[in-house]
Amino acid sequence: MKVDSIVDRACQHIQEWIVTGRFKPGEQIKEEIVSQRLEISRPPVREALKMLEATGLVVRKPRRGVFVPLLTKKDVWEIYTLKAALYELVMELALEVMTDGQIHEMETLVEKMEKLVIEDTVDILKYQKHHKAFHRRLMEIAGNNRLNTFAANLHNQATPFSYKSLHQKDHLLRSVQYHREIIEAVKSGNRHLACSLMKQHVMDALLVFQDEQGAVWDEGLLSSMVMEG
Amino acid sequence: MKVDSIVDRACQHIQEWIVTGRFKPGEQIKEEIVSQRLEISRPPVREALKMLEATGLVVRKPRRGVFVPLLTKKDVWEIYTLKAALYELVMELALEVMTDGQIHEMETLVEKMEKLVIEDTVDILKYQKHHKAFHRRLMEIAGNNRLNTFAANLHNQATPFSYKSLHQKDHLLRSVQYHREIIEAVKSGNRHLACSLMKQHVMDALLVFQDEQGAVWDEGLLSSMVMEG
DNA sequence: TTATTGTTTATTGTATACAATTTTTAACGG
DNA sequence: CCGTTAAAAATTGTATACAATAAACAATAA
Repeated sequence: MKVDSIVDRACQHIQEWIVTGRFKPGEQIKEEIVSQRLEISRPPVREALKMLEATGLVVRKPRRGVFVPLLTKKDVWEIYTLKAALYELVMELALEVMTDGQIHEMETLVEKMEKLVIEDTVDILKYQKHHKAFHRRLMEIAGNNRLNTFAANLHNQATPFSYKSLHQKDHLLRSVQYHREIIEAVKSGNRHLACSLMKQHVMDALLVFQDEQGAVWDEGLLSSMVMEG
Repeated sequence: MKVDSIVDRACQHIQEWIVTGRFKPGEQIKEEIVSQRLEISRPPVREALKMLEATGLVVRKPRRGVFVPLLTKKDVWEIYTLKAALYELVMELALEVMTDGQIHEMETLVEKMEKLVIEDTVDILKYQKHHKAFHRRLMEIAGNNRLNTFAANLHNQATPFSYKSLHQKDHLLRSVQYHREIIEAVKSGNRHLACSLMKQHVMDALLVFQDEQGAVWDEGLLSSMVMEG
């Protein structure tokens, strides 16, 4: 998304507010509020919301307004199933053009992740930084822009929900192990395994999510965020 | 896309005009023109175009207007690569929940396709009808709405270009053969083969497209539609 | 004759204003 | 005291109006 026009900037701001939780799932996003915050008029806000509506990051109830979606279990399943298939494709495409230098570059990222995780208190922000870099780099190598855009969309749709539950130590340990196994598979030329591991890595997040529903659910954290399908 | 508001109807109309070639690749879509044709004012047209922009069906040049994209070879590759992976996923998901009744239902569609193709002059519209029904039914069975929406997007993006080239007899013959092989693989429980065939079926369209570039290109039909990457 | 610059025109980008609908609240009746 | 209805407030949906920018064309000078 370009950063040029007022509409595009509004888009980015709203998107950030949703992903970071300033607008919470289920909450209404009133045009007036946004236009006041951004000190612009309503039309560009409307257009920005229309774009986000088209990508699925917000939903519109006719004559009611736009809302941050309340994802059902089925929604979460849809998102992660799709994301897994997409990331598998990224791996597949990347493997066809990857150079040894790029493989080494990515292993370095994995090593950074590993170093962070063995410490007592994991710096989640740093971990996330390297983790993101790993997948972004792979996307770049795969070289399919539409794939990249759509995967980012899906990621944003799920983020307000996975934000907390995905950053617990045991999940981080499994995450880093997946990336180690993936890079080993890549190095040994086992493409099929690498793709399969990548798919599992994404689906792992879904499992964590579903496992934690029972616990987090009752704590009232996600109870207002995820509804029964 | 719902058919409720003026914006949604504008969206559908513009989309149809692009897919059917009333707005040709490279052509500018002027807000004034659309609003006149639809007898509505400009704002809803703008919002509709913003939605189509978000889905990638039109591109916006800042301060210039919106245009039907001129796809490069790389664009076409991106679209079909993604579409193939998505359709493979559809097959995979559908196979997990498909009933014998549904399998029979789909084989009936394939038989209808077969009957049409053996005739001298193929009724392309009828063929397309059954072909669409086949894939739409599979999508329904797979049960992933986001997957469905996105696949439809990709289909629309490529349609203005594949419209002509994909409806030649030899391609139709290969198409119907693919569907026969797919349904046979499904019936025999060979899931992996079914998925693989589905993927190949989609990529086949890309091959046809690339093959025909040389020919159709010089006829000036697509010369203004597809640019060098 | 051609290139460059200035003016005009067309189109998008933004803001303001109004209409329609829905929700909420208050009042009235049971 | 609760339910129902009506009126008011708030919010979205649509239209009109104006500003800014870029493209096209014409005019002038080299």
